[in-house]
Amino acid sequence: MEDTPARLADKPSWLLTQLAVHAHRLASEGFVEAGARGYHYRVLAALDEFGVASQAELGRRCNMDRSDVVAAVTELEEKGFVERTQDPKDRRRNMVMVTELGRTQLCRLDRALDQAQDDLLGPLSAQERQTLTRLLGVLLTHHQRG
Amino acid sequence: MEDTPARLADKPSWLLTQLAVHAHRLASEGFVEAGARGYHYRVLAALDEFGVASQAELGRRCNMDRSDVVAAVTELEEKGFVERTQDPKDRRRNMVMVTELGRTQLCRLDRALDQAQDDLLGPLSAQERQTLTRLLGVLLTHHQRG
DNA sequence: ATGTGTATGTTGGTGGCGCCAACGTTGGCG
DNA sequence: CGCCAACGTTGGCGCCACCAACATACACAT
Repeated sequence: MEDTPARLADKPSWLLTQLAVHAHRLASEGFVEAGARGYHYRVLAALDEFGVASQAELGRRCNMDRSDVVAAVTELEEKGFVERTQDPKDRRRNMVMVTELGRTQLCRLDRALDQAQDDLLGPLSAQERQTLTRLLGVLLTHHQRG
Repeated sequence: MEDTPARLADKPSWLLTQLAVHAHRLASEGFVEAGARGYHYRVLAALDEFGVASQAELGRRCNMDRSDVVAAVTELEEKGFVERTQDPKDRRRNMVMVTELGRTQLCRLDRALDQAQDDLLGPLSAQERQTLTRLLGVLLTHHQRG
């Protein structure tokens, strides 16, 4: 493999985005086997943790655009992983609810994702993993406000 | 902002990919003002550092698919930032060369990118920045072989 | 020299993710 | 009542990563 330009190789944003590619690939490998993708996992995870939610709520929790939530929920609904019913209290909203089948799927995706984390952080010690996670967390929360 | 699911929030791959979104956004903001995008910067940086190169070489250096190199070089050529000539020693190859105008553009992009790094790492101390960069580097080089 | 395999450039297409504009419906509030 | 805001939905866009197929041209063994 030829050397990559130093201008890139030492820039945090380069390291970050390139490593994110690997992270996405590792996670995706497990997801595709289950016929899913990242958006599906996010929605299922949010529903499992917080219960019934409107699509707008899901979008805010999962950092997804409203329009993308529509597609994801529709796909999940077609596979029987969620149910979508109109909220009687507010006829603008849909109440999205995870099904038993959906929870099963979520477990499956969880296992794949845990495996991906291990693969991703392979060469790091437990200490280093914790440090990395902490630093990334600091930066992410910082950038989610400004 | 509603809470994001814990399943996501504490997963390194989530932190990584979400932060990469911010990194990409910060970099892009500067790039679009110059009428460029990431692929253009990569190619220009490689040409500036290693001189004339074939497109396949550029692809390997910059982690880009051959077909994407074609598009990027074509766009850079249209703007006068690179020149593409056939290699007389190997008529399969194109020799891609950065122009003076291209170097100017590269400098402009460099400034934008440096600004993006600062914005990205804002809340971190110099020490922490170095630690983060090191850990990311370890992981990236690890995943570029397996 | 001939054939086989491989590298290169090119075209065209796919998918995930993030994002935006517009529209109709519905609720909330002055 | 009228205005504004929120919601779901449709349709579209851009960037990035990736793949398959093809024609050309080189490299090498036989």
